[in-house]
Amino acid sequence: MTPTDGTPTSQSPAPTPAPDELPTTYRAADVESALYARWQAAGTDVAHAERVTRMGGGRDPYTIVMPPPNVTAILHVGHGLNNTVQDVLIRWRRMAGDEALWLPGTDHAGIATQNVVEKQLAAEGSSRSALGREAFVARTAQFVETTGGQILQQLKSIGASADWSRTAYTLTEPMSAAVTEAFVRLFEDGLVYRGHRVIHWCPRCMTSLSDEEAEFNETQGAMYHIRYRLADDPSQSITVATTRPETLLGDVAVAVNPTDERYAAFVGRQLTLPINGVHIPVIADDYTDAAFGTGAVKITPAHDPNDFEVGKRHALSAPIIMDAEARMNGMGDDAHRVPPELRGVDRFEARERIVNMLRDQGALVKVEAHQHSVRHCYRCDTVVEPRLSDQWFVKMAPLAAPALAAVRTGRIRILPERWEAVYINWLEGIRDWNISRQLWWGHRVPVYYCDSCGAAPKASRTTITTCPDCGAPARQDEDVLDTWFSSWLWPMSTLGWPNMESSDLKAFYPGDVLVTAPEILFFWVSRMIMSGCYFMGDAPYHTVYLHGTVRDMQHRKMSKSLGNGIDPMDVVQLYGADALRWTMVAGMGLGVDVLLDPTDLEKSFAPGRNFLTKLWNIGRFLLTKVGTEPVQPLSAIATESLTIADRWILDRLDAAIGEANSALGPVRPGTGGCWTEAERTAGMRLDAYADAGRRFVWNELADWYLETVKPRLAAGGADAEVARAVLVHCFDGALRVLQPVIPFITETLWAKLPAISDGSARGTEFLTTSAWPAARPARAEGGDAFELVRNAVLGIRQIRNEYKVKPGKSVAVTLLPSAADAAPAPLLAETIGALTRATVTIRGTEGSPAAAGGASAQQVLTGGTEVVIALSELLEAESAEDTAKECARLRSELDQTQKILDGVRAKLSNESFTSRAKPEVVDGARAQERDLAQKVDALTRKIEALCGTR
RNA sequence: GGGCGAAUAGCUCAGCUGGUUAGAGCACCUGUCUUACACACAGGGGGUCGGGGGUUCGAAUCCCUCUUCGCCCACCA
Repeated sequence: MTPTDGTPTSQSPAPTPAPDELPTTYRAADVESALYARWQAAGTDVAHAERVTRMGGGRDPYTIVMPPPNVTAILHVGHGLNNTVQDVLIRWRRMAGDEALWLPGTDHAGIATQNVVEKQLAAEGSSRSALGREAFVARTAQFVETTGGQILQQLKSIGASADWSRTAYTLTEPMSAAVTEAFVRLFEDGLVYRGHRVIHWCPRCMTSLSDEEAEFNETQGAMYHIRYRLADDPSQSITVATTRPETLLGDVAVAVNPTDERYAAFVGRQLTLPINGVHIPVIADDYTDAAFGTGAVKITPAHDPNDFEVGKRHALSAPIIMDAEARMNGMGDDAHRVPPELRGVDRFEARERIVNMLRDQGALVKVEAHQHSVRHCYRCDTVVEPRLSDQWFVKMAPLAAPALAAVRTGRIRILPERWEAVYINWLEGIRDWNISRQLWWGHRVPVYYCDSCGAAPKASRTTITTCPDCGAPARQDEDVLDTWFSSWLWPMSTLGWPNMESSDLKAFYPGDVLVTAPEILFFWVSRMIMSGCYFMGDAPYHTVYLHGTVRDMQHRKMSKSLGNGIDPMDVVQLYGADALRWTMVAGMGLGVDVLLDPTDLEKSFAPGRNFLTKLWNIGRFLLTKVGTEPVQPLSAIATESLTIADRWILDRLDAAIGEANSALGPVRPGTGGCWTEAERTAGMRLDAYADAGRRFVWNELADWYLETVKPRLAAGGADAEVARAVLVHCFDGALRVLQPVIPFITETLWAKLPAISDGSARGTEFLTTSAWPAARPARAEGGDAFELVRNAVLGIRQIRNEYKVKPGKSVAVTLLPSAADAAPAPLLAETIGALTRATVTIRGTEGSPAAAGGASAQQVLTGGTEVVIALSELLEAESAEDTAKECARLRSELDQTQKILDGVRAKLSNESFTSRAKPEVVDGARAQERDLAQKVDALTRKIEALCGTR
């Protein structure tokens, strides 16, 4: 954690605020945990299956299953981002009237957890083998029991509104039953099989890995060229090239391309392996690329997947020359292949020694630098060793087909869209999935063997202790299943599958959105889709939302080892959960990385903290000015009594609601259950949604409406009542829109809003369970006139600033509106004046600039309205210098304006443009021409007045 | 080696099917403690939209090409 100097929010001891008195800055710590507890007590986050339409209820279901974090994990910002996105969606839909279920849980994380416990044991001078299987599993379960699930508590402190009553864990009884059911069913369907082949083996974790778990790393290695001499004529030889010379002890052949004339004479003859002297044949196989390396490949079937295939084609043996810990060791009949001095030597040590031995024997032709990809264990980063063994595999092609179709037909969309291509590409070339692991922590493979009668292995839903064929004791498979084999069932198993009568399953499957990071698209996302299609006959969700990664300022992924992480709990403590949530959501484009500076939390989370303080102060102002007396419902206020400002802000609120809705987008695909092309990429712009709320509350409500309403409230009377009603309505709407991102502060402020006088109240006790706002059915016309006020105020401020008029000084302003219908002039003038410390006179269009009298500063606003202020008002003592400067400025402005005008006129006189461009574009250009012409005119007159004609 | 994506203000990014003077946040500069907020308010500067070519009346937007980054996949020993 980075100390930040003087952060009042967290460091000053909170003085207990008098009741009804709000401190000037929002103190998250004062409200968040207590409020969360109140939500929990009220059960605001619990979903009810019977309320869902699929169960005869009245609400659409909206389901998100949480990507289960590792049970022993500690919350990091990545989790924070992931869960905040889900929480925003869930809270939005909950307010919108859906039966929203966010299903949380944790994953037993086979390898990861086992590694942690093994490390503990090592520190105690023990090991898993010393402990034995049963004790080790008990110990690990104990470890999970005491330290696990912490992360779920942490999620609560960032405001996650998951349904904790349904919290799941992959190693519980029901989840295990689901795993067994899935395995057995696939087994019965012929989609699970036992395979004897070369797989990725982690010699540190002592288990096999799937293709996805063995990650590529570009590594600078070496290519060793080694000479193998002919057995019957040592003067002749073939040179092979390899990156792993130690494997030569297991070579059974050298392969050359059948068309390679260089080696044609060698095919069929025997070579002598250096070091162990074993004789191996030269074979011809298409696998060898004559153009690569030396054009001759050593074949080591037991230690290379390709070589294994070549070996099978040529009926060659597959001697194993390394043990499970990747030490050199020959097995059984092949023991002689590893010379005594190399036995038990680690593979990398052996590599060096063998290279030296080859050099001594003159068999090492050359060593060249070679950059290549080496696979590493995704859990411990150890270099993976290809190893021949028996493993359980899932046949993937039949599962992949419906999963491909789901995306192709639009049943599922993946956002950002570009990942769809990646998904399709992977599924099209999918390979079988190795699901067995030589670990102890996980779901045991539900397959049983009989050693006495030799019956075929049986997969069983229930434990088999005696062989059904001969009655001898049966033996269960020692291996456990890949962690991801339980994860891929998660969207179903957490809802009660395989019990098809489970009300949760019926009500909430299929779900809606999966929110996760692109890294686990293959590990998890696509497999869930496959299992959903296979076991449930339908995909588990319609939208896959892949968010970016949280990175530091050098764009490095935050990681423990780099020490560049941010602890979300620190942020919560300093600025509150809302600030954390806001900063992440507002700073996050679709699929775009979030950049945060771990060395400066103050700077990183300023956007969130600043916005919260602003919102808090808007609330303070509003609540103190409006008071606690009930306000009239908006519906009770006659349209005529609404001022232009009222009409305008009500329009703006409706617009903000509309923008939030379209940013969040279509909730689910329309009829037919498939996304249309237009819908497919729409919505899920959480940053745009947050921005719509921020803009309304800050740039419209606070910056403009609040300022205009001050005098009205002070004046009291009927108009003040109108203002109060509008104010409360708008703030209420803003809080509703913002609740999903910043639930704590909005709930706190909302609770303090005055009641509605007709007793209609606001529906619920909590904002979080209140209704998502809707635009008014009918708007009151005339709010647009407020744009004149805004433009005039901006114009006056600009002029005042240019002339450096002291903020306290008031000036006389003449306004010449372009449109004759310019609404109630006196009221507008008063409003403008109040906002700019000016005495404003509004003249009709007949008023001429000359009428403003003498030399003046003028500004033409959008729409053609002119703001005129006499120079005598602006210049304390008008100096020749000032005048000259102003003249120069005006002339250059005139030039520029004229240039733009010429351009627009040229465009307008071009028939191709007027006939082909869209009508509204042409109209826009015409309006622009009018405005520009007026501006040129005004500038010309101004220059005449101030600088004299030239 | 294959595939995909990106290049717009100092930084992070918006700019929809080509059409007003290319926007936002942060950063920067100037002024202001204006009785909700200095975690604020007001004003301002800053971009030949990666280079080159093409299509078009018109290109940040479409096409080609080059350059530079990033991501995913891949059994080249």
